[in-house]
Amino acid sequence: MATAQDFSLGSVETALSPQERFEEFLQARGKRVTRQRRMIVDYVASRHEHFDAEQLLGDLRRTAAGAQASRPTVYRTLAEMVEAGLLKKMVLDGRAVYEHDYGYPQHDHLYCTNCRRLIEFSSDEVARICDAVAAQHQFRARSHRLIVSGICSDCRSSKSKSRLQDRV
Amino acid sequence: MATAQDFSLGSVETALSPQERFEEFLQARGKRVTRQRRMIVDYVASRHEHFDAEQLLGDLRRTAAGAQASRPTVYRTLAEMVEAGLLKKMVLDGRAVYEHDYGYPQHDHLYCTNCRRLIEFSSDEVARICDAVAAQHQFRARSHRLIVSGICSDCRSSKSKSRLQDRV
DNA sequence: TTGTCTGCAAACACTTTGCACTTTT
DNA sequence: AAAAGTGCAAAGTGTTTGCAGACAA
Repeated sequence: MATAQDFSLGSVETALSPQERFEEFLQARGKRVTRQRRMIVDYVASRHEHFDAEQLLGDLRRTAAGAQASRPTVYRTLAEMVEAGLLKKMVLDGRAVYEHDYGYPQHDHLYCTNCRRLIEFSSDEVARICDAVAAQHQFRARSHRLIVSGICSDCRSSKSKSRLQDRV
Repeated sequence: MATAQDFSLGSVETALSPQERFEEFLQARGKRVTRQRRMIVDYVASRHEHFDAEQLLGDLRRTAAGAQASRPTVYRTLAEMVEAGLLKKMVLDGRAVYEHDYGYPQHDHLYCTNCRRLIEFSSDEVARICDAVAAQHQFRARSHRLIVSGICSDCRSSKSKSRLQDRV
């Protein structure tokens, strides 16, 4: 989603905490700051790894015993956070995986098809190539995604090919 | 469409037709050359655009009136063709999209989020970057996928934003 | 004949939706 | 009080699977 453009743009970026930014987004949309939304943003902001909806749901339930959120609410809120520009969504092996996108530098990923780990890397060459190619095709590039699949160093040493080997 | 360029590739590659190659694959695996598998490979080989399972299923039904294949068979055969190296699979908007991978040069894509068209491009710089990054991380790269999302020139001119605007 | 394949229907995983009730504003 | 949000259960997608009958080798 390329919505959520700039409340801030060029520089500011991290003037607001993710929580604040999300509240601003909600207010601007006439949406409400509920217990569930707050809890979800707080939790997501506290962790830094990639995660999927089911993981988040489980984590929330494990955390504050009584204070969870339902599956639909988790999905709905994640979609809002993507709209708000807090999270970036990508699809791997058929499920959506989220990562922080607020105040984080642009980057791409190495994806281990054995353990499903995502390793980040950044290369501005990639962006440069994307721009060049887009220009050649009169294409208005909005974003790009580069994923290099293979086997990570951990999985290479420990031959624990315990997981499914190939997928795209 | 930038599809369908040359069967002619680097060197050998296309010693066998896709059909022959598939038969070889099947035989090597003790699998059988059935009417359905033959029909599917033939049809796929005859077209050059990207397609998904449902499209293929529909096309087959439209073609030879009586001689179709069931949905499960189509899915099973597509998976085999990927294994056989005839097709490459990628996932867009939640559904699997296939493209030729036999005798075709490596390439990446521009993806129009408006009309869902895929435009191919190639850049060996991309491969170079992937290799470099993989090396840096002691990662064994097996493949990569670069998709630049945005709006294609056609959709830019005709403001027919009739389709869903954003997705990842 | 033998063992693989096919098609059907049912199962799947992940995600979304309709709706009555609850909560924020 | 009004409007939006929540959770539940149910419905959707796209894809896969168990199995009995059909078919290639």
